[in-house]
Amino acid sequence: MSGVRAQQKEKTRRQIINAALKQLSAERSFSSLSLREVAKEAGLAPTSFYRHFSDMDELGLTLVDEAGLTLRQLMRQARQRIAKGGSVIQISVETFMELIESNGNVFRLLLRERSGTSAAFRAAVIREIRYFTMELCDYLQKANNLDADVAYIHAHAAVTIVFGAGSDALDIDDKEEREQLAQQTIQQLRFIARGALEFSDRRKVSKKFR
Amino acid sequence: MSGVRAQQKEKTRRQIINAALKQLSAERSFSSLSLREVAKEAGLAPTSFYRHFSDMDELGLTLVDEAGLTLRQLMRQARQRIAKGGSVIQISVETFMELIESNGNVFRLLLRERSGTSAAFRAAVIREIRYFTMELCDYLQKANNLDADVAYIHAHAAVTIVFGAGSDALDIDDKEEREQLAQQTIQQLRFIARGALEFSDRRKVSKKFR
DNA sequence: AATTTAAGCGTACACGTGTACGCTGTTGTG
DNA sequence: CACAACAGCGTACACGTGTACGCTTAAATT
Repeated sequence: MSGVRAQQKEKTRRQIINAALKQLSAERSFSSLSLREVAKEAGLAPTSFYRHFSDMDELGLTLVDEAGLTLRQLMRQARQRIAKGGSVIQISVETFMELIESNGNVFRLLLRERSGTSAAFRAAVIREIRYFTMELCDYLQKANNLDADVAYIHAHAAVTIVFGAGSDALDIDDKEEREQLAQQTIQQLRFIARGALEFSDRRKVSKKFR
Repeated sequence: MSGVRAQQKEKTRRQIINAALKQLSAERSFSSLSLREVAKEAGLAPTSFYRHFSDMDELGLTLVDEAGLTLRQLMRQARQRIAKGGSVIQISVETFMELIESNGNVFRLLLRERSGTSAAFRAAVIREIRYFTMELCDYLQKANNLDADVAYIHAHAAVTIVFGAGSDALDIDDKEEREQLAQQTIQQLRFIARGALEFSDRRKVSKKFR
């Protein structure tokens, strides 16, 4: 049970995954990939693909999971930076923009499959984004002392804005424009934070006088 | 030049467009449509398709244009309702949600092609959304007396939130849940409006004392 | 009335697709 | 050591695809 066999299997499994990721681009979506293409890129005979995934769908779901993992790693990274001091919003946006730049195709996968044709894919992406939102929600609730529901609405809005900005960023090559987009996004997040805080405070006052 | 000929041509052109729209659904994206399928649905021989569009791409761009038109009609409709009184935000969200319910597939087309694999499609969708944003920007600037750039950032954020909510709404069947989403969206737009107003005011004060 | 234009059809072709099937060689197990 | 398990390969098949080509038929033009 040393696993020389299982080890090999895991290795070519990763080759398949990497082959798929490699073929993703602005011009190539996952759904446009064929089993044969992926197998070829992985250096496999088409039929050998089935030894690892029963379907392209199964591979796709695996990719979405990986993408979600990348997203969570990003968040941890952002939290570390924030702990060292600095504006929470600014650091978060910067970190996110770096993800777009370094892992654009992974982010593209999430964006595309969120509105894709497979219900399973959509559900998987939505789940990943929900994790993302919930963690932010917790943070906001503790940091800003917000009502639970205000915090959730705030978090949801912030995530929507950031993902929207990410989507825009994918179509921008110019570095200056990207920076401008980042600044705009930061400002939008500040609007939301400000608005949420005010609504939350107002509600507390009305509670006080109840 | 009476146009019996041109009239017929226009008619079957519409048949093609309608055939394509009819095949769009949650499970079927435009890019997954084949020329042959569309032609069949339109009651045409595959090769006759070429008499009207050189490409599936050309048909796709036409559809995006149509979708943009639908969007603009929606805005006019919303403005009419607003003129009759009521909360601007609430009426806008309600109107938008009605679009999702009645024209879900058209909206899906826009959402999908915005992050699709064709640069031309992406550009077309982004252009339509820009129109949408700009009109809102004008409105906000006049109605709330905002700075030009604050108004733009506000408008952009609002559109992002509304489109994001539309995207979420597409995956919700339950009417109650949909209503809840609408309320949440309204609240998010209020956060943004409140935040923008405050930032704008603050800036005016600093101008005053300059 | 004669001629040109053009929408629509049917046939035909080459190509890429998913996958069923049986085989080979290596690893793990009794 | 014998045997089972199994990753990987090659062949083969049916199917759907885009589109080139030539034809028909009805409208438009001359």
